[in-house]
Amino acid sequence: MSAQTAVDTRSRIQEVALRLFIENGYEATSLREIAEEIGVTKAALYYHFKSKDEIVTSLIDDNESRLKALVEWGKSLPRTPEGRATFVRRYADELYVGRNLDMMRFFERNQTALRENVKSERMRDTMLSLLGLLSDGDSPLATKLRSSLAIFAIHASSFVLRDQKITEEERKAAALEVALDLIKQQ
Amino acid sequence: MSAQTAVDTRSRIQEVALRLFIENGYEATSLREIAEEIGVTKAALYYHFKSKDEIVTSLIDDNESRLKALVEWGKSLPRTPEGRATFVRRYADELYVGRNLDMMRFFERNQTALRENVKSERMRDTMLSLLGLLSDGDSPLATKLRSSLAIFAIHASSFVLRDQKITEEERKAAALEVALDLIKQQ
DNA sequence: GTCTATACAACGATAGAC
DNA sequence: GTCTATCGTTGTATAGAC
Repeated sequence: MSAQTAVDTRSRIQEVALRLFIENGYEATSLREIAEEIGVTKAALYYHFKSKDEIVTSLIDDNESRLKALVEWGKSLPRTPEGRATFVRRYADELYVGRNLDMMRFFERNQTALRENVKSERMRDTMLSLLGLLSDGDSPLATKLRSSLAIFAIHASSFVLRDQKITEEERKAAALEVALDLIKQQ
Repeated sequence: MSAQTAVDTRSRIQEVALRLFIENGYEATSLREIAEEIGVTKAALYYHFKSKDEIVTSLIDDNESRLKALVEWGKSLPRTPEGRATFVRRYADELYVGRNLDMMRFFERNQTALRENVKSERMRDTMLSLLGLLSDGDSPLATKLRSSLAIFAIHASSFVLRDQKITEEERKAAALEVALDLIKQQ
């Protein structure tokens, strides 16, 4: 085995850190834990990231442009039930690409811990503008709530339906059905 | 001003701790912070609770019996759309009594951090059986997902609709409308 | 019932060798 | 690029006075 390249180790740190942040929470995950799992020392992490916070920031950076692009694309769609359905479908598809689903889980489970992280706040704003695309400003409150629940249905399906003996495809289909249905009711 | 009684201080610790756990997260909240806000020293907390974990446990204990009673009552209701609507209505009402809403927020935001807490796990199981009341075991996946979203709609309404200029009553009404609608679709 | 003082471990982070 | 060694700080928790 030859030594790992910098890009490999950097990516492994992100990967392991993200998983541990989801499993145990950001605060409860120490740099020692991350380092040990990778097989390096704590100090080695500091060659790749200048702080624990910067590991998070780097993860967000990798996802931010994608999410922003998705929102921009969403803005170009007609603000009709059909346009919104198109958006929700693509959102659900993209969620299963790369680290996207993990990033969403990370955010949902560490919102409070990341309150002080500037990038995290920006990502939260992006998500809010994404939710804003799914209903009109003058829609009834119930409609606004329903459209936000559509996105949450997609995120939460793996948690809520986790004890069921079903395939990923079935779960995804059910989530999309519920989400599209919530969007339709405006 | 006379000195506070034990029951007063104990209750104040719970109150302040719960608020800080919600605002900043369980791990990020130190006993020093809690103590300072109350106006005592860290050591004083240890007279009332034997560990940080026990503060959480005590909070859960105070809520557990109520939640279990709610589930028991729910089991006595007919497993029909009407029975479920009755349950959801009472759930929404009870949420605004005492510390119930805060406890739910606390749970949602600290699920991972509390993974090792036995009482917390029991409470999670109770919530899952509560969700189970709202759909039949052989219902389609989409139906199961929708019924869980009904409860979540009630919890999340204050977050999702938080930037709107509305009264608590309006928000509650919208949440209940969406929740009942989700329950109805089975 | 609350205090001061402190034990002890773990944390994030850095310096400097290799 | 990773190491050993260590710094300063903060964390939970305890002992013992009042």
